Amino acid sequence: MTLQTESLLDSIQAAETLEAFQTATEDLRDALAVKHVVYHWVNSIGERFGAGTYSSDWVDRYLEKDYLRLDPVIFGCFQRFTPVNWKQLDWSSKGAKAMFLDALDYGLGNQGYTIPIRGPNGQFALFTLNADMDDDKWDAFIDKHGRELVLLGHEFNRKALEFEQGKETVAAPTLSPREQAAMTAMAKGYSRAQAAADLGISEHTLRVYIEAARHKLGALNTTHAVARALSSGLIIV
Amino acid sequence: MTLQTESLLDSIQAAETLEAFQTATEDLRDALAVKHVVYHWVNSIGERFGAGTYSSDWVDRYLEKDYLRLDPVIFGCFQRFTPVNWKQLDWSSKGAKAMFLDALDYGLGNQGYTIPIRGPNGQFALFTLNADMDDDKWDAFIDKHGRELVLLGHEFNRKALEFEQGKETVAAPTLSPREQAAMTAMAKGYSRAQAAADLGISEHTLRVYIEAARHKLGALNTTHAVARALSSGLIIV
DNA sequence: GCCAGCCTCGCTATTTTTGGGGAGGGTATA
DNA sequence: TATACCCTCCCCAAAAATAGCGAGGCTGGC
Repeated sequence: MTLQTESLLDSIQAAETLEAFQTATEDLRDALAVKHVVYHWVNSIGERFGAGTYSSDWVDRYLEKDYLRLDPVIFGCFQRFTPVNWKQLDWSSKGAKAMFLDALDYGLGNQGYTIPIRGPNGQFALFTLNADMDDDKWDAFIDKHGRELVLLGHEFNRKALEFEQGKETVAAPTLSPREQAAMTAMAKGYSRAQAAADLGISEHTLRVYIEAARHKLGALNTTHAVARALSSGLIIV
Repeated sequence: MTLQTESLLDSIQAAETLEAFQTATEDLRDALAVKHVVYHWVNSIGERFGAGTYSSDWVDRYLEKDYLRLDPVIFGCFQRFTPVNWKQLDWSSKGAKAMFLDALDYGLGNQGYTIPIRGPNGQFALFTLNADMDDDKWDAFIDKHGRELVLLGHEFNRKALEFEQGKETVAAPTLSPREQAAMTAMAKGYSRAQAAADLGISEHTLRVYIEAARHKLGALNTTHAVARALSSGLIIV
């Protein structure tokens, strides 16, 4: 790891504001001499958070044309665990080709490398480098920096999660052991009768736990409670 | 990054057999002069895969006593994105304390550092270092190697996924858009009537989606289906 | 053209879950 | 020694989910 990478990691870690976060992507772009560096995160509700050096024109264009749905990069990253080199993806579909040409028009380079990053609760983020060079140079570049990029991507993600969590500060409730067990049994698909038998208690007692958990979790029904318990990491199936 | 780390990464990457994978954990243990190095993976269906230097006695003990359910390390990693230093966890519960002492009896060191790793389809893996040293030394150790450990953990995970995919893993079912929407609505705690109204369809139609998703997911009831969809990463709430 | 898969809607009846109301004993913490 | 929280059990009535039987139209691939 070069000293440069170390100091970039430190500067990301030290970022206290979104501006500093944004600056870090720009610094990284300059340090690596690439065209673009982008960190980007989307959840199911459509909330997004991101920073990077793409022009706002391109971002708008991307959203307007709903490229998210046909972008081979997104698709590839969803399926893989490992980083994706754009040129190894399948760009054969008509929509994908059009998108690629469009991207070049909007100032993107022809080469790209995107690292998928996953976090708790199904969080999914992308860390992308984009540059303009021929294949050989690009391969050498990736070969040289690939591992450090993984670290940088994770550091961006860690910081992004920090910003997001700072917004909400929802105190996660705690479940008593029996409540946990009850929720776990529900998550396993047991009926109340089965679950009660499994725990060696009466069905009525089991119900009390489920209701307690429901209330603690602020859930509307059992399914909701299980969903919340799961995505808060309170239970593991 | 030290040359040593580079060569370890390369040796993991080069591993062709489970034996080589196992050897890599042992090499890493020796290189870092720690007591244990463990890579461990569990998916939503409960399939397991792991390699490491824990004694089989301890692994058996862990499973037998169902420590998975009360291990603060597991709990901490599920909730966090970042690595966890064992000593910063909450070991105050009786069960956790007993487990910790038990672990020492079985040859584990008093310090630990575990990196959570997440992949596609809700895959969740842990990469753990365990050692016997005082707090100051351990902190210095983590400070020095933390970032490289993230890389090593990911490399182990990449390799593990390779092995798993080689043996034809259980194909994760795919949900149609409407089925996804129905599952998401259920996970949000909507009643069928509410969910149907939300999707602008009849309650009966909604039911068809829910049942289809249940069958695809091999679930016993709606709660079970939602739990599976969530932990497979098919839906995000 | 056919088949598979998706999307949409209807009916009836049974089983299960939920929402209220209770009660008593235990343990731990303040 | 209170107070809080956890564990356990019970009844009743209403709401919701499940199981089974149907139907037709649409798309996209072989």
